[in-house]
Amino acid sequence: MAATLKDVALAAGVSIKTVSNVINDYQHIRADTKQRVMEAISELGYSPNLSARSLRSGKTGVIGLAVPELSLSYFAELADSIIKAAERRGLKVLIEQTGGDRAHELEILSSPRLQMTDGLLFSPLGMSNEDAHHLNVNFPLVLLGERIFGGPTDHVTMSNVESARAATAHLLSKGRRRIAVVGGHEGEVIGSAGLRLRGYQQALEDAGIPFDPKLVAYTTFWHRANGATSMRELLESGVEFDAMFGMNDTLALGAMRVLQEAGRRIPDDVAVIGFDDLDEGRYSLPTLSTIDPGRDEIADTAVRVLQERISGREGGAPPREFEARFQVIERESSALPG
Amino acid sequence: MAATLKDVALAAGVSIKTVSNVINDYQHIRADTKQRVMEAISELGYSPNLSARSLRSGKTGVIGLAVPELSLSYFAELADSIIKAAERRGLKVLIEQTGGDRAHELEILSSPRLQMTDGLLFSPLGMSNEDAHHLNVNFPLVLLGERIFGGPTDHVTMSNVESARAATAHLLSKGRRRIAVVGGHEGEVIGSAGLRLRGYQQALEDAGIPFDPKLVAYTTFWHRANGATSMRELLESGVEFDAMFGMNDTLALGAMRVLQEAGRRIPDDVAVIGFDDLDEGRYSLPTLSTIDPGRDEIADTAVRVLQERISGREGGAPPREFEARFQVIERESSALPG
DNA sequence: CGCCCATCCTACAACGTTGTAGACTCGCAG
DNA sequence: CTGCGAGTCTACAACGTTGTAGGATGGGCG
Repeated sequence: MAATLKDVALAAGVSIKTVSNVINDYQHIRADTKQRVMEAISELGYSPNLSARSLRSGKTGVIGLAVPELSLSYFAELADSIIKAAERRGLKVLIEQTGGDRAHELEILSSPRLQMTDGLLFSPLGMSNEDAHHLNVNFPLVLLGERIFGGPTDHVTMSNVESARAATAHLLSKGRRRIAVVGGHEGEVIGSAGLRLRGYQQALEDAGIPFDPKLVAYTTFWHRANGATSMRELLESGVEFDAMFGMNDTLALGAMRVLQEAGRRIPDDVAVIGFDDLDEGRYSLPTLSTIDPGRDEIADTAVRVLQERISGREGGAPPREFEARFQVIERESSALPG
Repeated sequence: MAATLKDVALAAGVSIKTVSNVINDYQHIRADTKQRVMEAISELGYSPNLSARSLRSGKTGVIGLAVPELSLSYFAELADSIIKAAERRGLKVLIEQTGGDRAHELEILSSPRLQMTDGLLFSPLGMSNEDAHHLNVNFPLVLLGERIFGGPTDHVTMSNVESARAATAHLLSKGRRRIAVVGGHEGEVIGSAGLRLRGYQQALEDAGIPFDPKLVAYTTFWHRANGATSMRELLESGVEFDAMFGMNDTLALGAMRVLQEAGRRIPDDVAVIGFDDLDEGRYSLPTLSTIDPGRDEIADTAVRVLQERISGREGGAPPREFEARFQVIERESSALPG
C-alpha cells in the first residue's frame, strides 16, 4: 500500500540504501542523485515506516506519561505542559490514566505495552514509599510528584513544604490566626498532602501559633466534591477559623462554594488560598489566591531529564532530584490589608 | 539486553515459532511444552517487542487524538473519556495538541509521525469546511466536533442545534425574554458557535420572539477570559437582558464572574445556562445549569468507529455521521419558578 | 605514471516478530 | 499392514529500515 524505500529506490534508479542515506542526511551524495531521490519521494508520497525504524534503532520517539486522571485540572494542565515540552524535543506523548489506583500503577510499571515507548514520566498517587522498589525497572523512568522519595529514579518535584509554608505565611501576614486546612491525608507523611501539611505546621511554628488538629479536614481525593464535603464537616464541627488553606485549587474552590452558601464572606470572614494556579481560579468569585508550582519548569525538566536517560548520556548517574521554583499569587480570596 | 523469542526458545528447548505460538494462544501445543515455554518466559522476564510485532502485523495498537489544548477543560474531559474508551478496546492513545491552529492541524494530517498510530481521532478548530478535502487521507480518520460537515470521513458530533435550542427554551420556560449569548463566532455557520447560535435563534422563533443581534457577544476563543471580556462589553453596551446563554461552560463561568462583580444577581437578575457539563460548574457559585453533551457516548462511538475502520470491517462504507444524545441539566444559575 | 584517498554508491545482514509450508508422530479406519 | 488425518512442532521467508563492509570512480600528489 504505502510506498517503501524499495519503491522509491526503484523510481529513482538507485539502491534503497541511497534513499535511506538521503533521508538521513548522509553527507556524501551527489546533488543530482539527491534531487532525483527527493523527487521520487514526493512523487510517491513516501514516508518512513516508524515501526521498522524503531525495530532497527531501538528507539520509538515516544514517551509515556502516566497520570491519575486528565479530568483533574491539575493533571490536564500538567499534560498540556509536558506535551509541549516533548514536542520541543521532537517527542510524542502517549498518555495512560491510572485512576490513582495502586494496582493499576504497579501494572503500568511492568506492562509490556510500554515497550512502545522509550521511557516513562510517572506521576503515582496510589503507591507509597514502600513500593519504591517497584520503580526499579529496566527502562528510563522519571518520577513526578511527591508520593515517593529516595527511590531509584530521577525525580522532579515541586517545593511542597516550602510553598505550603509560604501559603500559610501569606495568610498569617494578613493577620489571620486560625487557619483551617482542607485536603489532608490521614497518616500520610511524604505525599503532597503530608508535605504541605508539614509546611503549614512550620509556618505556624514560625509565628508561634500552636497547631490545632481540629482545623485539619481529611479527605481521600482532591476533587471539588471533597473540598465541599470537608468544608461542610468543618462548619458542622463548630471549630472556629478565619482563613483556609486548600491543598489544591480544586479543593479550595469546592470549599469556597460551601463557605459562601453558609454566608461567610471571602476574604472578610475567611481568607482563602489554594495551590496549583489553575486557570479556573482566575475567574472564580472571588478570584483565588494560590501557589504557582512552576508547572512549565517541572514539565520541561522532566522531559529533559528523561531524554538524557534515554540517550544514555547520563548513563549510570545516580538518581537526581529536581525541585521547581514556586510563587505565591495573591488574588481576591486573600486580599486584605496586610 | 531484553530477552527475545530466541532466548526463550533456547531456554525452553523449542523453536522460536513455538514460543510465538504459545504467546499467541495457538491451539495445538502439548501441555508440557506450553508449560516449559511459560516458565522460560517468566524466568527471562520476556515481553514481546512491539515494534517488531507492528512491523510484521502493520498494526501498532495506538490511536492518535488531536485536540486544540488539554488545558481547555472540555478537551481534557474528552481526552479522559477517550482514553478510557480506548483502553476498554485494548488501544493506547497518543495525544497531539494543535493549539487550534489551522496550519498545525493541516500539518498533522500529513505528518509522517502519525505512522506510529493506526488511525486518528481529530478535533479540528482552525480548519473550516473549505479545508474538507485535506481530510482525504490514506489512514483511518474519524472527525470529532463541528468544524466540518459532509467531509470524506466518519464524523462523531453532538446535537449542537438541538441542544442549544433546548438550552434557550429552558431559559424561556423560566419567563426570560431577553437572552444574551456569549461566544459567537463572527460569520461562522457550521462551527459549534454557528450551530449553537442557530439553535438559539430557532428557540426564539419557536417562542415568537424577534432576534436582537445586539444581544450576541462575539469572541475568538472559548476561554474563561473571553467570557469575562464579552460580558464586560455587553454590560458597557447598555443592552438589557435577563438571561444569558454561554456557548460553553468556561465562557459562562467567566461571564458569571463579571456579572456578579457588576452586582447582578444570578439567577434573579440574570439566569444563566452553559454548555458542556464540566465538573467545575457543579461547584461554582451559583452552580451552573448546562447541557450535558453526552461526552462518554461521543468518546465511545468515536473509538468504536475508528476501530472498525482500522480493522477494515467497514471497508469502503461511505462516511457516516453520529450524533450523541444531550440533556438539559438545571442547576442554581437558572433555578427559577418555571 | 602509479598510488592513495575522498567521494559516491551498493549488497548484504540484522533488528524481533509472525505467516506459510511442510516434517514427523501417532492412532485408527480400511 | 497401509494410508490418512489430526496433532505437534520446525525451518524459512518476510515486514521496512539502517549499520557494515566494500566496490567503483576520479583527482591530487609523489
